[in-house]
Amino acid sequence: MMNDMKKYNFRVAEKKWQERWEENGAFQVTEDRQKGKYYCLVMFPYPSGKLHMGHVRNYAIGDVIARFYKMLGHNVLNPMGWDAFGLPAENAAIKNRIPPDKWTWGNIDSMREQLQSLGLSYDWTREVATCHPEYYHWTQWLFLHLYHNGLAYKKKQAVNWCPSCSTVLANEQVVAGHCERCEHEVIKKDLEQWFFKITDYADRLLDDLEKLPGWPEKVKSMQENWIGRSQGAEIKFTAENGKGITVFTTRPDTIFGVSYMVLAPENPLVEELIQGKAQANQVREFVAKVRNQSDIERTSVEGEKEGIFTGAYATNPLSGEQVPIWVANYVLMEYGTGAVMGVPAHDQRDLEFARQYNLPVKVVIQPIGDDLGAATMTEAYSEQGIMVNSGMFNGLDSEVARLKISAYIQEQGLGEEKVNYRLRDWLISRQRYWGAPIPIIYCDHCGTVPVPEEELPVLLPENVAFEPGSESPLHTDGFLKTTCPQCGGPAHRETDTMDTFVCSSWYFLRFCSARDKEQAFDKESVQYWMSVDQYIGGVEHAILHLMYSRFITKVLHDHGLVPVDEPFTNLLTQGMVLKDGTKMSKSKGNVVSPEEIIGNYGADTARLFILFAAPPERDLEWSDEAVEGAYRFINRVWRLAQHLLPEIKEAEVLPGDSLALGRAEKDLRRIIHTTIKRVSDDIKIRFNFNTAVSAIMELTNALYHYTEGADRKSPVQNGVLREGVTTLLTLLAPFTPHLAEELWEAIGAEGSVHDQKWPVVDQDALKEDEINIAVQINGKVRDHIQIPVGLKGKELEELVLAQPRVKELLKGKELAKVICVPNKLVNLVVRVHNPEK
RNA sequence: GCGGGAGUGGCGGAAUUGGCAGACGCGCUGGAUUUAGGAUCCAGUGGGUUAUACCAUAAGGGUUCAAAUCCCUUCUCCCGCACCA
Repeated sequence: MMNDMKKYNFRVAEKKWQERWEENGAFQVTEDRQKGKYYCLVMFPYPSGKLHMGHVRNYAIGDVIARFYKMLGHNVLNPMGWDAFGLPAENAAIKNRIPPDKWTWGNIDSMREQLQSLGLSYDWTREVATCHPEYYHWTQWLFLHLYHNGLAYKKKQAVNWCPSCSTVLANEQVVAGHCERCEHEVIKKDLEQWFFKITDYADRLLDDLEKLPGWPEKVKSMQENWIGRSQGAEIKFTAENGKGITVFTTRPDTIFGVSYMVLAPENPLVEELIQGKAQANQVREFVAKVRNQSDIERTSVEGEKEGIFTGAYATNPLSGEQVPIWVANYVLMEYGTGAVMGVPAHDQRDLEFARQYNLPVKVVIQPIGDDLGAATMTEAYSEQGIMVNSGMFNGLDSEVARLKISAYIQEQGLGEEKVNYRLRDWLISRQRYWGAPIPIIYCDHCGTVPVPEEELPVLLPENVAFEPGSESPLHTDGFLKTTCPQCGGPAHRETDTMDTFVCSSWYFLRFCSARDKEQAFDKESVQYWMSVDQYIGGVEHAILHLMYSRFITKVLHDHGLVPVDEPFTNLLTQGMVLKDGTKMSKSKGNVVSPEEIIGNYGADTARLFILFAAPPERDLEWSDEAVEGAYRFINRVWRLAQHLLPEIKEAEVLPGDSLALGRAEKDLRRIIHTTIKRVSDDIKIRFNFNTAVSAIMELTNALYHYTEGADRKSPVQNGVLREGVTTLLTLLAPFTPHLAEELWEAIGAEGSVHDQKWPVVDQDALKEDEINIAVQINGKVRDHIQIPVGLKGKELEELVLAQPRVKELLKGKELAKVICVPNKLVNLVVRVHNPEK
């Protein structure tokens, strides 16, 4: 019947509609206050020059959401830009002798073209690139804003240095001791660097996670983990030379169990304590050895704790006991105070250390109904219990004792309650060229001077020379030498640039007024568009980008510049695209190129496959066969529409309730409207695009079945068919925009399918007179019967019991109970009739 | 170790509030059409049986008229953090 038709020419159609949408400015938006806004944002890409399947998935998901909300009548902002600074451009410059800016802009052009070939509904008039002076001007402004508010500072400390990238890295960019970008081992270097004071916001970044019910639990718990808040107390011990040694502990209730103290090897107190001690030189050797170890060596080997006795002792401020002071590799200088009290009975690490070096173990908390043996225990007891060996606190519950001891310490001036965080300040300077220059000037006379706002942007010099292994080209006189804005004397510029994560921590604000030349963002526009209603991206940014963006948003909010204090209301983290069970990568040779797929099957097929193959949060296994399946479906829809053209072109959709519809028409209308409901809910409530697509496929199948057999030519029948086809096309529009638009035109419908209102469910059409329910006996399905909808209680029970098959099965059995679930099933609970013996 | 998530046909995956397990698609089988192949359309497809029965949601136990779904025990896999005191 439909085998003599030509195929859908996706190449012609996709090109035609992409051009037409662009000509019409179909996706440009303004702040239309008459309409409700919807800000849909997909994490902007680094312009590597080549789109990969992960991008396709990312942007296809975003596009469905954007198009869907537009059809629902929202004013949708769906912008795109480029996270365009970064090291690859410099590496390419060295390798190919192309300046970083030229290389980057070339990549942007080719990637934009690839994105456009996917038919994405972006408002390209708002495109931004972080490497454009009109963008980094405002990144520099942001830096100054933080600087003037005391949130940007320069400090010398041991920082992460990647020898391969020749730059420092933030803690967040070091993964298990290796560079996040190039995987080279990271070493520690003492350097003076710029930091953003994100730790000031630690509590709010943590607490406000509760305000984000639209974020995945996983991401929230990762951030919680990363911030690592721990409540405890700082307690001052006194060394024999009179010096105080302050420790941080979360368990002040165990203080009577301290049997030794440990200092971090980097702790400056070590040198003071070993003065004149016999073991001084051995301790120095040990410290030198540990300091030479990389972080990985020092932390990776589990259980291998090493330490050395300093020869000095300290006094426990509560018990008055003298305990030995050790130095050990398991104590970190960067956390807490760089000193720890050793309580082996109640801390696993301390117990391991104590056993290794034969240090005493003293139990001060007994579990209820148990008796710990200090000499024999191999597992520290870190739970709560009853206080023992703890002087005036004996007999108390340890939780009560924790509070009492904290209060006591505070009263006596021995210490104070304290909260510590794992989170460190954000190190933002990079010793690289291709980034936003930090707008700071150093004057011999005036010191550190910020570049005045009116002198921004501090431009990157162009046409710079790149040599392998050389230092940043910003060290040349042309850039370096300047005059002091305060005294006019000779001065030099800061040569470090900013971490690219600074650029991406505010781009969602720039999109609100992307072409603004006067300011970073227009307050009114931000007021209208923010926050982002739906943010979409990979889970690899769970901590880095997402936490930095939250931080910057909170800072700007506090200063009255942004109305919201959280940037992203809802977050969707999409899974990876896999092939043969692993991530696609060049080295594994399992890369499928989007260009090739789009070339062979079209953008609609690529989009449909990727949305149908798995729910968005889960990893997706690439399948060439399933791509064929998506392609087949698209042609199946096209053939259906072509076949029905003569009937439906002139047909009119009649109002549903006024029709004298036949059985088949009623059934079809019910399917049409349940499909609308299913697709709407799947997109809106659950983001399950895979089940949305499957519902659309079922509707397509139903339309095929309806057209089968006898000719249907009456106006009523054609009206229902037209309703079916137009509904199918509008539901398809967010998923396969070109196909939907092409067929929309073909059936002679008005305007663009993308300007249509999302179809509304006709509740009457959903109604059924009769329904098929299951009859169970003892929970097993034994029969199906057709009953009038809504039948329940006694009537239903009688009807079921009258069924011949049911009668048969109940013979010789006693009916104990009947469970009726209206419109679902009836369960007959029976006992085998067993006469008394 | 701590935290998060997952385990369902040959495969990707459905099952929304405890109510007919396996929607939809891939693959496979059969039929129609075709000189033939491909494409297309229709039908079938968890295991088992001639057909019932029966067995099936990682494994085992429990609650319930009824469990993939709730509770307990165990196993496996993925992701994040990991000597943070």
